[in-house]
Amino acid sequence: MAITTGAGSPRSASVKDVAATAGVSLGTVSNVLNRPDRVSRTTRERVERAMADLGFVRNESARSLRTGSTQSLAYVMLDAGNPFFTDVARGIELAAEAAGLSLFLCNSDGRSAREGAHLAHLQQQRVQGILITPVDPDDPQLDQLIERGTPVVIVDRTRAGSSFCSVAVDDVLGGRLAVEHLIDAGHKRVAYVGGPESIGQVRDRGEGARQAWAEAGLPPEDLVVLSCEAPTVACGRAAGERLVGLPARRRPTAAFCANDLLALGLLQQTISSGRTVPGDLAIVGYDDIEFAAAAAVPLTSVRQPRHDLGRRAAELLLDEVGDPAHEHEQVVFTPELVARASTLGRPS
Amino acid sequence: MAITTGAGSPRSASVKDVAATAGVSLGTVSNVLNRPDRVSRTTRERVERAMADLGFVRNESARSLRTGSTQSLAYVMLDAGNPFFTDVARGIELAAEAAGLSLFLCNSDGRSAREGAHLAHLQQQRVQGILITPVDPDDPQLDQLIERGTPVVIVDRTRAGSSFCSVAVDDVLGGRLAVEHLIDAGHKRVAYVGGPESIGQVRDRGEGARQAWAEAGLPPEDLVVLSCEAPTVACGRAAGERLVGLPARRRPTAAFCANDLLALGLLQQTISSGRTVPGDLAIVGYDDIEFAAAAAVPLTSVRQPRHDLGRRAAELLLDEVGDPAHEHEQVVFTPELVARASTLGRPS
DNA sequence: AACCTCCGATGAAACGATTTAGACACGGAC
DNA sequence: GTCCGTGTCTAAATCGTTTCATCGGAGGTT
Repeated sequence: MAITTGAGSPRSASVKDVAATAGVSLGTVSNVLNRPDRVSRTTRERVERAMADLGFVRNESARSLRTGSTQSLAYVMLDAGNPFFTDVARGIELAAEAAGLSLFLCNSDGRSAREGAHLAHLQQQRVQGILITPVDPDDPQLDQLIERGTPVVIVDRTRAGSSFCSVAVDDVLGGRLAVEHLIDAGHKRVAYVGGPESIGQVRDRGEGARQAWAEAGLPPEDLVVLSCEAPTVACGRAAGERLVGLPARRRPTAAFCANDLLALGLLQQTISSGRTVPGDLAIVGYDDIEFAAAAAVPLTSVRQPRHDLGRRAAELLLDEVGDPAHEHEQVVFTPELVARASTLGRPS
Repeated sequence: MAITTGAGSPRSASVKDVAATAGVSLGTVSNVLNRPDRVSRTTRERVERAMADLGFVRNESARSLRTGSTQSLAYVMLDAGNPFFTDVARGIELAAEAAGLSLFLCNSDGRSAREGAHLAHLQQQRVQGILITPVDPDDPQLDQLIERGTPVVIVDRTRAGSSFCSVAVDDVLGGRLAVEHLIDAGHKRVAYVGGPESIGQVRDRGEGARQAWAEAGLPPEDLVVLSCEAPTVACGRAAGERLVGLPARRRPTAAFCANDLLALGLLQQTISSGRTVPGDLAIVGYDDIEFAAAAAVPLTSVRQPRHDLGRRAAELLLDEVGDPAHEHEQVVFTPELVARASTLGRPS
């Protein structure tokens, strides 16, 4: 039952109310909350009874004002609609839960302005630390957070200087793996379907593709680059249409997409326009999200250790928060190609 | 630049530090922050200069302790890995952003314990209000939140009593639409692939399916119910294997799945085992997530207005927060069947 | 009986912002 | 010269919790 002040609206009970009801002092109530072993059993039970009767809910603002720190972490995601990032978030969540901290998820949706607003708000909230897959890892706002005392770990990107911890996957290698796989399968003309060059992941994967292509001694003009405005399913479909529009002798026989969303869009457009995969077009995606394996033509994709990525990032953050002798670390995981029917099968 | 205390570590600057640096009083700094028009231009600029020099970051804990309210909402999601819920979240986000509030996303992952921990923490944080897709809408913890003054809006579920606002979609109707569509196409034996009965959405959609089946005068035993332990892609695949295991004369010619994750799993299993969709098995999903249309055999699905669901829920919450004369409202949206190739096409 | 020790409980002082009542200076009007 | 209003700024109280120095009493030791 909530306390009512005069004829007014219910106001939540404070430690003071609890103390008065239980007939003890403020400090004792606080001890029951924070160091129960220092309070005798009878007093403790009396206080706990009072808390239950009054419906006492600890005020986290007051607590963190006094102690100077909160019990929460935050992960600022690049795109909450992409299952890859929600999987990373789940890895982070597990680590945070194990450490007894709660995790707030924020979605920047690829927009700098939203990202900035989230960061400012999190900083004001005094979260213990921030994990972020940034729109731009060189954004000075990130340095500013560090300077002002909020630890930051960069997820799925790296950064030249080393004033941050970061956890990433070798995207250049991932790009190479994908294209080498296609070259091995005998393809002589391949498309790279990327998003905007402003996205680091897209740049690196494309770079890896070019390296593999060059090392195989194939002519650069036979690696056709298609840029989309965003790495989404809809853009993948659009890319498929552009591919069909090419003259047959210039048309690639395989495509490597910068992520699985693009690949799934391309796959759908290809099949619904009457062509076959991989017969008319082999397709490699990136991220190996659950829907990749579940597609009707299961998608060959470059797998990243999504959970480990998140878990490791959270561990680094927790270490930075807890250990004064913390040293920044740049973890790079190795991606792995998962070959499935979209490049392997020989359709009837 | 952060203030350094003696030889110690940097501590973030407070209004007091800003006041001292600018040579004004505490109250003036606060006025610059909250009522800039009450401060003369020269003083204001001096204070702003000091804030920038010191790297002042307002302490939200102190602010909300004093004012008694925060600037945030929260949405507790049932499954962050299901694109349906991230789409709902996006709708909420837009409304929150428009109201100048920030939104925290929490993931209960279908587990009551996690949900409870999140709710307790949010209550302690004194968020303005909570949107939730609950594991169990009758959980007494939800009533307790209301009693203690935190407004709650239930999303994608309804509840018998009306002490809450809620925004839902008519799941019984959705189930009917799906099964009527299959009956119209001439199917005489249909499977309902649901998750555990503990999930309300699963129950309601199944109920709608049964109603439509009964009204068509078809024998109840020809509506085969398959229960999965969770509504996921993996379970959809497993359901597909169970379907194949049935004797041919009892095997359904169509399946209605409680959500698109199940449907995509079932679709994949069906095709990879050499059968065709919809030739050997027609499939209807539910939610119409983006991957449904993007599947290689585009999925017929029951569409819910995901964005509107989120947006409307947020609006109800904001009204409840802002308007003392607020009346609880139970909004029910109408679902819509989107017919695609998985039930329509006639494969070669 | 005097002394020491511990255990439990107390009360006051923070934490950093907001808010409110009032101080002060400066003109202008009578 | 007094009075008033206006525009700025100040000082102090306050939000709910934690923490720390302190205090009283029970029990044991000499």
